[in-house]
Amino acid sequence: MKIATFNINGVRARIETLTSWLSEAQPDVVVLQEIKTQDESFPAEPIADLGYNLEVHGQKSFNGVAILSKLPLEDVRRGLPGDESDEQSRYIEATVVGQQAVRIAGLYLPNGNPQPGPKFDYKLAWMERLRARARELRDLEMPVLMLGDYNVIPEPRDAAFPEKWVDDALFQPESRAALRRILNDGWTDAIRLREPDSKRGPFTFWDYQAGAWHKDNGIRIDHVLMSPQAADLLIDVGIDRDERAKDKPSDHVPVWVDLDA
DNA sequence: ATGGTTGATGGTCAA
Repeated sequence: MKIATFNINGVRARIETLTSWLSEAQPDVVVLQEIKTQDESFPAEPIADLGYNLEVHGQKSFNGVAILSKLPLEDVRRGLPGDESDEQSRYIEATVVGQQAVRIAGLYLPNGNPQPGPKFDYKLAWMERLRARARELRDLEMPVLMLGDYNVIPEPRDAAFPEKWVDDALFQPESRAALRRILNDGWTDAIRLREPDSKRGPFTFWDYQAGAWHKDNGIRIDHVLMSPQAADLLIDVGIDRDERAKDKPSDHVPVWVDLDA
C-alpha cells in the first residue's frame, strides 16, 4: 500500500498538477494539505475519474485537508480533538483496509509565524493536542501513519541554510522540541530512517521566492510518522523531488511510503 | 538590508 502526503497549495489552482502526479505515481492513498477551498468546491470529478474515493475537510480560502484512496475510506474523523473552539480545518483521519487495516491521519500543522505571538502560541498548543491524539493512536497497537505538512524543521541538516531560519517559527527550539516529544512517544520519521547519515537534506519544500528551487535552498517539513506496527511493514520511502521542476508546481513535493499492508 | 512568489479574494492576508 503506497501512501503519500502532498501539500498542493490550492487544489483548484493545481488540479492538473495533482492528477498528472496521481497518474504517474499511482499512490493508493494520498493526504492533501492547503486545498484552500470548501468541501463543495473541491474538484471531485477528476479525482473520481482516476478511481479515488474522496473525503474532504475544507475551509474557505485557507487551510483545508483531504484524503484520497483507491480503497474505501472507513471511520472518517474530521478535526484534531482537544479544542472545540478551533475552527481551522487542519486534520483528518480515516482507516483503509488492504491486506490489513491502516489508520491514516493527514495533518496540516500551523505555520506559527510571526513568532513570538498568538499564531506561534496556537502552533504550540496544536502540537500538544497532536501529541495527545498521537498517543491514543499509538495505543491502538496497529499500523498508523501520521503524515502531512508539519511546518517544523527537525534539525539543522533539514535546511540548506539553517542560519536563515533561526527567527522562524518552523525552526524554533519549542517547535522542534514538541516534534521530538511526539517522536519519542514511539513514532518513526520514515525519511530520516532511510537516510540516517545525511549531513544535509533531503528537502520537501522550496520557496517560490528568490530562486530557492534553482539554488536548492530547501527545507524538510513534510513528514511521515509511523507507529511501530507500521514501521514493521515498511518496504520503501521516497520524495518526488522532480515534481518541483514541472509546470505550475506546488512549493511542496509529495512524500510517500510503501507498506506491506 | 530588502525583496523576491503564489492563491484566494476583491483589500489584503497567509504562507
